[in-house]
Amino acid sequence: MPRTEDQYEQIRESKKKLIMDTALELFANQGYYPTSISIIAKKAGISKGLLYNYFKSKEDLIKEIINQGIDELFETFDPDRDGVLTEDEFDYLVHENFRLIKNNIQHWKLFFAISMQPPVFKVVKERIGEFMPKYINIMAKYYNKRGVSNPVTEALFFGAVMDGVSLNYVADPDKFPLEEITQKIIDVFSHKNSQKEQNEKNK
Amino acid sequence: MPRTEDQYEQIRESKKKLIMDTALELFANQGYYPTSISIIAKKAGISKGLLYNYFKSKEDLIKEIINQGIDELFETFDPDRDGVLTEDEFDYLVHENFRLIKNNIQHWKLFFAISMQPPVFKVVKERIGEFMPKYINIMAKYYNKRGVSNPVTEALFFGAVMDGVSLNYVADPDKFPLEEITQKIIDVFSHKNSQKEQNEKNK
Amino acid sequence: MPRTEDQYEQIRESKKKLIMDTALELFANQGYYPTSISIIAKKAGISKGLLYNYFKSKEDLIKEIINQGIDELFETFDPDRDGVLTEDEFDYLVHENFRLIKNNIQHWKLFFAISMQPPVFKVVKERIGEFMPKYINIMAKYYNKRGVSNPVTEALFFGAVMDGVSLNYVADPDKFPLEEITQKIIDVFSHKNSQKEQNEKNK
Amino acid sequence: MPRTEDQYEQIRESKKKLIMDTALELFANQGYYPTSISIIAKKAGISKGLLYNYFKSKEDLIKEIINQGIDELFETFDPDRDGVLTEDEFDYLVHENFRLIKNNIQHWKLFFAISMQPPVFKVVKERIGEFMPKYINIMAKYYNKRGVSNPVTEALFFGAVMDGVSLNYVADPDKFPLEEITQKIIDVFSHKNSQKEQNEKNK
DNA sequence: CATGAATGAGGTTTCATTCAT
DNA sequence: AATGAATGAAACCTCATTCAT
Repeated sequence: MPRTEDQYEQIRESKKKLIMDTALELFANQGYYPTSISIIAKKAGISKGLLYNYFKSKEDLIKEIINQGIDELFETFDPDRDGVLTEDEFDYLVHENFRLIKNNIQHWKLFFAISMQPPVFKVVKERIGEFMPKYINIMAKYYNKRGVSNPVTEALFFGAVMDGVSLNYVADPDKFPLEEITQKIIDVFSHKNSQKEQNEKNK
Repeated sequence: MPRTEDQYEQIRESKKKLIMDTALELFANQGYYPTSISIIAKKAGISKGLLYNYFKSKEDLIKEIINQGIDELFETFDPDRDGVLTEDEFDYLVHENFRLIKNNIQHWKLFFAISMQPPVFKVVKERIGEFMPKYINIMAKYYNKRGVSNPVTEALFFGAVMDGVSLNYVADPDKFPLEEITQKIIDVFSHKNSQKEQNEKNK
Repeated sequence: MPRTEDQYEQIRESKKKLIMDTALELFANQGYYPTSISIIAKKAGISKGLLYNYFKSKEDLIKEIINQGIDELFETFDPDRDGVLTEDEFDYLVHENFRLIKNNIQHWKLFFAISMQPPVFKVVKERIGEFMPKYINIMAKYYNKRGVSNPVTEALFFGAVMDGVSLNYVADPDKFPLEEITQKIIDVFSHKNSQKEQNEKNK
Repeated sequence: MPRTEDQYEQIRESKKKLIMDTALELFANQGYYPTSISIIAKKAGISKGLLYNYFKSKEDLIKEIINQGIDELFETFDPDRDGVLTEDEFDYLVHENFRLIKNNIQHWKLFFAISMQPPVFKVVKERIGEFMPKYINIMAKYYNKRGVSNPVTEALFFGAVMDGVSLNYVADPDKFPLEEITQKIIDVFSHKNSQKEQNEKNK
């Protein structure tokens, strides 16, 4: 008697996760190209052939890993999905972003290490391309409300700063003062005072 | 009539540059691993054998390219080498940094793409390790003078922001408003007003 | 209520036919080697494992398919199995051979496409080897009776012509004038006149 | 000092021939798919890598071999290229065709074995498509002159017979009486008598 | 200094077949 | 009878590097 469909599904699910986790760790430590399918299979305790039962190519494997990471990252943004960012949500966004990275430094270190390599970068760029319009729309609205000149530019600036800080933290977590810099980012980029002035003018 | 030794040296030098420039362009566009020595040699119009006359391995070639880039970058900092950064020099530093990247986008694309990769990472980390103490010293002194609390943190923040902005610009040069953001960086990180207040208090 | 053994047998039989028909179509369109067991199973709507329940290997599968085709073809020859070929039977043989092909061009096109590939050819050659003595015996007797010199050679010639015409028809059925050429074959190879002369001499 | 271009050209020429000859022999005996690049390289006494220096894929290799064979075959037809086939030239054509096949049985074994197979079929069909109009034109003219009814049909018939005989000879060269059948073909298809009758009627 | 034919180790991928369920 | 996950051998192919010339 064959297994039930549910059993097969479960096997596939867990084995796929095993392969992706193993590959992520190796890709991050050694890089994408220097990590061979053989090594991944060996470390995951499976045969090379089986890996191709789950991913149709090495590139497909890295793409799935990357997309998974990007999905997680994007979810921190606009958590209640109402298209409007409040000041509290801005604070949350910044803190949550770094909390995510801090809680799984190894994961993000690895993620940063590979996301700029050619076969991966293409995927990353595509996904970011999808995400950007929504991001810019919400952020620009936020800055516009607070009287910031060039709100789109400010949104892009803020995004770049988040990238740079994440990158530096991940590159050397022990020496980088993430908490203090988180606060500095909020001071500089939340524009809370601007909003107050704006409100008072409206009275 | 045989060439003088000087002429030979000159030929060697220019051929080496040709190889490095060709390789840089290919590495930047296709990545390090996907670019073969064959392709580099063909594009440079020389034989594979000759390339090995100038670089002892593919890894050696990329290391020289990376080091060249790092040298250039570090030179923008503290140009008169007096250990003190003036506000004009701060402005120059920011502008010059981005001018450099803008003038040679490919180099920096490559740099970002591979700087976290195993064969290159060691070199990059070493070079940055050399540079950091001097950088932190000068920047902290600069912020200290202008009454910034946590001047070291501010220096690290500034560094991270420069990284993030450079990265975002290089990733999509056409859509990233580098000029405006350069100005925003100077507004936020030069702390010119603080200095004025400082000076007046000193009177 | 359990099925009777007969019903089981019937199910087995029809499933086997399903597999063979599916495989034949795929083998013919894509070739033997490029067609994987996986694809055959998927197209037949069964599992790979089940296929091995019916055929002990891929080679076994193709051999059964080929043998089936050969059986059908050989049956056109000497239909009343009396070991003697009359002129009417000769006509029937030629017409029936082409009718068979014409009625199922796809099938024969596919069949021709694979029968010359090494793993298949071995089987074909074997079967033809079995068939040839009987064929030669009957044909040679036929030509001998009609006073043809070298009756064995004539039999081989006739066989080769049937092959060539079948092949050409199947390769491009729309442009090949099968009816007219069938008539030409009978004109050339039935040696009816010879027989008449022979008969008249016998009087 | 490097070799001269001529020397390189010569090396390439002879090595390419070596590879093609070796591959042809193996392909013909074992089939295309069952013959591995490794085996070809080993038999040719070179490395696998070098083979890919001359042919960009296994498919490229077989295509070049096939095209070479087709070129050779087509050259036997209408040797003086005056567009008219004399009876002597007809005799020559038949004899030369079989002489060619006899002298290089392996090539033709391979040719028949794979010409209907996916990777090769497209090439073969294209090449035959180029050749057919010219062939039909000349042959039909030949038969027309000799008063054969349906000269185009006769031309196609003759072509099919040549195919069938070639195929049967190649399939089992030891047992197939090629010489005698060659004579029979000429007897049946040259229509020499018809011409005579034709000429006499013209008087 | 300069060439490119040649190597060989190692990469990715495929697939017939097995087997626990 | 039926499933499809799992295997492993072997296929095709790439490419940094060497070396005779």
